[in-house]
Order: sequence, then C-alpha cells, then structure tokens
Amino acid sequence: MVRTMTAPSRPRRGRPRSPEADRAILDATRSALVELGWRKVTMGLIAERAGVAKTTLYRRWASKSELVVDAVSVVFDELHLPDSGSLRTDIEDVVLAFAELLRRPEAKSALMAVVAEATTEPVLRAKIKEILVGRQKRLVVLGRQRAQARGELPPDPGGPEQASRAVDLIFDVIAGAVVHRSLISTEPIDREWAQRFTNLLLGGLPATSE
Amino acid sequence: MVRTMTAPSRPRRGRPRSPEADRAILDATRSALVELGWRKVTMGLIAERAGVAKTTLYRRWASKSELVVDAVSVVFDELHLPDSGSLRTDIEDVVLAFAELLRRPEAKSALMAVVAEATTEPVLRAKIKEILVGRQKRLVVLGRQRAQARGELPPDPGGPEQASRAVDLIFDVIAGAVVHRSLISTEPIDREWAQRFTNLLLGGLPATSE
DNA sequence: GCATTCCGCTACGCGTCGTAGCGTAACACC
DNA sequence: GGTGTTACGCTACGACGCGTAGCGGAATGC
Repeated sequence: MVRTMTAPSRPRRGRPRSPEADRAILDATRSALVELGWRKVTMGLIAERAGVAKTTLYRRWASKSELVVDAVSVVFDELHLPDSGSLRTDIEDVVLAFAELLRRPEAKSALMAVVAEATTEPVLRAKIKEILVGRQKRLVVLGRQRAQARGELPPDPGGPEQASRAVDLIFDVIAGAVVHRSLISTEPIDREWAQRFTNLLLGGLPATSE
Repeated sequence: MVRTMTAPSRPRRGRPRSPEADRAILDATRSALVELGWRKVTMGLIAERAGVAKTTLYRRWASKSELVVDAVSVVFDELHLPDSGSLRTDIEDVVLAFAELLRRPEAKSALMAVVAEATTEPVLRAKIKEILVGRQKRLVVLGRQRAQARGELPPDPGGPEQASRAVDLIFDVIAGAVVHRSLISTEPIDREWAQRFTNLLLGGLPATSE
C-alpha cells in the first residue's frame, strides 16, 4: 500500500517526507526496470540508484510490487486518443500506440509481474483496477462519444448502465487483444495487424475475409 | 527446458527415469499451486509433497518456471470445442469454458507468473508459444472450418497464408478479451457477458448497441 | 561382473526480502 | 529559540528461496 498517496492529510508535526526522494525512487525504479526487468531489479538496487536508504523505500511502499505499480502507472498515462476524425483510424492509432508502449521493457515485464502477484493479493488487485484499468477506460469513452457525434456509431439506447457495460466490453476486447498478442503470443503488432484488427472490430467476423 | 520430453531418444544404458516420479512431481505442483499460488510454492515443498528429493526436480526441469509451465499445460488441454451446430453458441461456450478454467488458481496465478518471467527468458517464451498458444489455436481453426462448412462464414479467399493470419487474429481477440477481463479487469465472466462479446465479434462495433 | 544413469540425502553458497535499532536531520508549534 | 515529532541514513540481521555439489546406493543394459 502506498502510504504517501493514500493518506489524504499528511501529519502536520515532525519532519516531512522528502518529495525529492519520492521522485528519485520512482525514477530509479523505472530506469532500473528498463535495463534489468522485473526479476533482476531489487529494492536494494533501487535505493542505491535513487541515493536513499533501502528503509526509506519501505517507509513509503509496503512491497516491491506496489512500488512498481506506481512507477509504471505514469507510463500508461502517456496514452492519448488522437482525434483523427474517423473511428477507424482512431482505433488503429490507439492500438499502435498501446503496442508501442508494451514494447518498452519497463511496461512489459513489470505489468505482467504485477498482475501475477495481484492474483493472490487483493490490495494489488484494487490498485491495478484503479490505475491501469479505470484510468485507461477514458480512451474508450472518449472515442465512442466522438464516433457517436459523427454518426459513425448509433447513440446509446439503454441507460448509462448499458453504456458503461458496452465500454467495459470494448475496453477488454481492444486492450486484451493487444496485450495477448504482445505478451502471450509474442507476435509483432504493426500497422497491417492494426488494420485487420480494426476491420474485425468494426465489421465483425463474417466481414473479415475480404 | 524439459529434458525428459524434449529428448526423443532416451539413453539405453543406465537406470531409467522413474515415470512415477514424473507424475508425482507434476501432480504435486498442480495441487500446490491451487492451494498456495505461485509465490508461496517452492521447489522444496513440491519435492516434499511428491515424495522425491529436490535434486530430482532439477534433474528434469531447469527452473521452477519451466516445471510450472508443464504442470499447467495439461490443464489447458482440457479445453474442447463443443459442436453445437452454430457459430454463435460455439463461441459463447468456448468463452465460458475458458473463463471457467481461468477461475482456477492453478491456471490463473501460474499463467501470469510464467508469462511474466517469459518476458525476459527466451526459452520460456518459446515454450509458452508452443504449449499455450500453438496448441489452443486448434480450437479456432476447428470452429472456423465448421462455420465455413455450414455457410456461416465465407471460405478463405487468400491462400493458407491469409487464413493463418486470420486464425491468429481471432485467437488473440478471443483469448485476449477473456484473459484481460478475468485477470486484469478482474470482472466476472457470465453467460450474459459471453453473449454480448459474441455479438460484438459477429456483428462488429456498430451492431452492438441494440 | 561392469559401466552407466538415476535416486535420495545432506550440506552449502548466494541473493533477496523485509525489519530492528540507532544516532541524526528537518520540520511544526509554542 | 527550545521542544516534540517525524523522517532519514546506516548497519546489521533473520528468514527464506533458488539452484548446485558431492556422496553412497539402487536399477538398468551389456
């Protein structure tokens, strides 16, 4: 659990936490992940590179996993939805951008390792759901709204409940396909694949043969 | 690497490997994974439960990851494609069966942990690609053939090259969506979700609003 | 018999996580 | 400026896991 960020009101008395240490630790974590991957990154090494004591890490994060989630989350926030004017190219572009992000070792190995630990740790699960899932759904919401405004998609017939489930479904399909191809099938994602995927998503299975 | 199974010709001389030990080790690995998850399962514990020495494990598998891949692979082989007579229900059923499989802790945490390690270990990557990806694609191939025979899908226009890429795409979309929703979004997969997913897959994005 | 390979056992080196306890530094409050 | 409180760096440590080495003995093929 991140103590710094989950505590809304910082204690008033005593020496305050060093913001430089926060940044230095997160930066060191990211750069170490890029070079070494999840397994070979140790808390001791992060502390050394950040120029702080290892105990300072454990004063802020309860475990290596939770530190890594926070360090990786800012990488995922780099994802943006380009307003290309067409739903088709919007999807293609975001798929390519997401694939590009997953090529970076810091995102790749860290994401999988953290997800793995989350299968048995509820605290981590909640954190992932908030940071990696909830925060990225905005892309789907935004893309849908634009497409509906342009008349490319019909407006939502049901209430917001129905719309929310549609967003969830689309998110899992797009993110799932990209993650699965990148990290499990380990095949490259280029523009040609993105186009074929978008064809499938827009036209459905029977329309993909041409 | 699995030495037993990758060696096609066993050495003729000397004491042969005990098949009982093989089975006992794999069984112990699976049951330990169910109870404890990836992190808390140790090679020492597996050896103890299997009634063999820890060194015997290392004579067969080079690392914990590779042992776990083999132990989990048989679980994935349980997946079958029910011949329901309709592409729609074929997809729904296989989605539900796959989701059910991913509910089991042995598959869930072990799969993710192994994938995580595979991001930095080429040997593991090849193994996963063979066992978890290549072997399961048969379901897509079979389902497509049946649907084409029934006229639900058009026949392949391009050569086998094109058909193979179509299978890869569909596999990543289906498996990706199920894995993503199960393990990253951590939302339940019930028949209603499977139906909405199948709608999307068959009809495409514009057709999902009704 | 003999060579070969496997097995169980004990012990060990190595690295990592995460914690304890100390003296000291940086703040808030009066 | 003094005082209490909290963070920090440092050192050391316990616990535990992986993976290996080396032994005597057991099971096979020749």
